[in-house]
Amino acid sequence: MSEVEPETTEQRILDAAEELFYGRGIQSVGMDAIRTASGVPLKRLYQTFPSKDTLVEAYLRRRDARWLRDLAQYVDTYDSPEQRILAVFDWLFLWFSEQEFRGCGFINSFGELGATSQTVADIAKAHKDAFRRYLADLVAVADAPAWLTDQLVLLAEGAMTTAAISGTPEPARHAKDAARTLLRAAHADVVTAA
Amino acid sequence: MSEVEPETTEQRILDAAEELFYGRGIQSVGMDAIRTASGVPLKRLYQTFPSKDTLVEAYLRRRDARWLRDLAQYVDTYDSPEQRILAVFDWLFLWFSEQEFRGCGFINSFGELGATSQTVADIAKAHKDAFRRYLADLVAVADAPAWLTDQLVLLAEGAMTTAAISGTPEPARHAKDAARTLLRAAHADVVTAA
DNA sequence: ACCGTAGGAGAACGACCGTTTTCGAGAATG
DNA sequence: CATTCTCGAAAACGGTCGTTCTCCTACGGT
Repeated sequence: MSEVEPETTEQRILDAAEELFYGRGIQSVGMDAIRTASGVPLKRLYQTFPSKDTLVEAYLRRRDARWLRDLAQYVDTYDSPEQRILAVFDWLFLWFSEQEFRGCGFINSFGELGATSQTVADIAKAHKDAFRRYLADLVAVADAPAWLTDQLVLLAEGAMTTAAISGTPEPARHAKDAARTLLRAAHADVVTAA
Repeated sequence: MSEVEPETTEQRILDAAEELFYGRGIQSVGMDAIRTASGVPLKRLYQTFPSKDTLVEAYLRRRDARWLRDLAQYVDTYDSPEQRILAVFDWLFLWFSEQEFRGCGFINSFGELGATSQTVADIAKAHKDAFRRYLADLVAVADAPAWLTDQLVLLAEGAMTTAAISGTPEPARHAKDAARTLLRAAHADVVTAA
């Protein structure tokens, strides 16, 4: 009845793996560290994920889904199309401000393993494509020209890496300022073309 | 007299190390691979660089200096302050178009080792700071407000990671377009304030 | 109470990595 | 020619990693 541990074994493994992989990098984390952090014995660990590669893949896929879901949830608290676009950068600021923030897990994984593992490279690419599609929707709803999407992507990606390396969340503010300017220019462009 | 190999041993090691570290990631490359690629025996290799860590540090420092020197050289072929700013993104396009382009070596190294090695983290931060200072100079000469610098940094960094993961140099064009818009807005801002 | 089985803790194994050492071939010196 | 020294090729060493295996405990069914 009263489940003290509401998590399933798979979740406990993934939680530990995510914290370690994201926090220290994938190659720096051994299966033994995941075993210790999760409390799941090595035998069960390999019954659940038959290899480290599959565990890495599961870590990336789960993080991908949750990241985009959290972003969309935050954006959904705003109504106006323009505010929804700018809210993306507010959410980035909150993310960058987290204690454990260490940059984008997909950029990091790609830099570390993209040349070695086609799977990791594909997942990173798919994640960035999904993010771009999400921004494209926001841009379309705001009646802004499609090229604004590519520019907003650059601001967001640049903010992630700059915030990670510099260690401050400020890049999110600068990105938001730039996004506001570009959004205004995009609207002016539409008006001019009409 | 007629030196068939004009390079010194240290240069041959660094050339091999750079190609391998940048192309495959640092942890994925063993000292034996560097020995094979450089043709320098392991003994001499360790006489020149007493540990892998020092070799990694030398790789990053040399790449840092050369990267900024090459960028400045390209920018110096332009005269007008505005064109010099935009030339940064033209140079990025050329860089992204290289066959061996695998993203920014410092972002990659930071993602892979930034949490483990303070030295790597510091070098990456110093590299990005130097890049920011260079842009700040270009911005100052163009009589644009200082906040434009931060926005241009984001565009450049975002273009690097997006180009790396997507595999096309196009993000450089989008960044240049956005930079043009932001530059115009910045000038308008200065005029308004005056 | 007994046996069979599942499951956990950790040893074991083979591969690899960073680093050091050995060894032998050749050049330099008397 | 004998001796010493240099230096490159590769073996060796200690450690770690991903993965498997062994053993032991504890429990369920009869």
